Amino acid sequence: MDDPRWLDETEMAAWRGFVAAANLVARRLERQLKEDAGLSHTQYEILVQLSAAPGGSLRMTDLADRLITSKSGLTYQVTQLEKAGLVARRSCPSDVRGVFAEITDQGWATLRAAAPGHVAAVREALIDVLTPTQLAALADSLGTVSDRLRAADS
Amino acid sequence: MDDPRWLDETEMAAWRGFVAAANLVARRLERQLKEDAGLSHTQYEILVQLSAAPGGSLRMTDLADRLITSKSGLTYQVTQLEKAGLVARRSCPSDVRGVFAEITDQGWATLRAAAPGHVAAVREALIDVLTPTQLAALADSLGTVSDRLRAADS
DNA sequence: GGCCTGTAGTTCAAATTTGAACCTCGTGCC
DNA sequence: GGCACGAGGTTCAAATTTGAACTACAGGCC
Repeated sequence: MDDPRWLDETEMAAWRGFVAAANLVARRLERQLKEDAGLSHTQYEILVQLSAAPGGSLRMTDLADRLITSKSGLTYQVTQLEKAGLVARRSCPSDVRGVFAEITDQGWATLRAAAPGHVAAVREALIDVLTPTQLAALADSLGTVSDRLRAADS
Repeated sequence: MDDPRWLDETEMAAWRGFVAAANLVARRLERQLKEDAGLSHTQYEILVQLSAAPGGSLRMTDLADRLITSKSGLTYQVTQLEKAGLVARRSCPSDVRGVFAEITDQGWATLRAAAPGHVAAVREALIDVLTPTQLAALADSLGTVSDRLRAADS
């Protein structure tokens, strides 16, 4: 620690921009989803992941990996969604310990109703603010970053 | 809502990369700071902002704006830091309602001790993964995004 | 079979976050 | 002066998050 490589101006700008944008965008979407659909962003993401999975269901652990939350956090949110009737739990045939979360018809309906407003908010906050070139660069950069971090976690 | 403009492939990749990177980086830094310095990222940021401000102090509202948290959240964290002796509250001479948060000597010491490890973690998670060109583009893009969102909030 | 190690989910208490309600006090305006 | 309106912070209850146990089971190995 005797010789820390501090951030230069561009690096600092990138870092500050990243943190600020992450917080501001998260805040914005959280509010939009809560107001328009009564869902938190995490809950919305759970529905999205399930809707995209074969059979509309995923193992709890798979889901936790995709969502980047703790296992206990996922347990909590799935319970909430279950109470709301948007998701159901099924036990796994091949592994008694396993639990599948499955999106229900009502979950599909809620997701379909929420999606257009959510996409519009994502566009307004991030996508439509940038040029196609910038978007491609962003996808590439942040894809690399997240791939690395995911790999490092395993 | 009859005609939502869905995201194309690049846009979706940018969005997913953004969300994933934001969560993974936040998670990583949170853990690093907690383990190495006993601070949450929010608390660290409070110390950083105060250390950079003239007199080492800022009004609560100014601080909340820079940190992108709710006012009540800031009240809570400043109270925690005050208990730990890293920050002190002072009342504002010109406005009786106002409160200044001021970094203490111990706060400075804690910040100086935490900074090198934090910067190293930031480099490892984000900065050193990207090329200088990518960093410049990232700074530009996300700077625009956060400026817009900040403006929209006011 | 019996054991040992690891995995899947849940539970629990503690820490944090949030928004709304609530005082206290500045400011502009009549 | 006297008010209405709004800003600055805090408080409060409710919702959420987290990591550390903990339960129950799978798999490999002797």
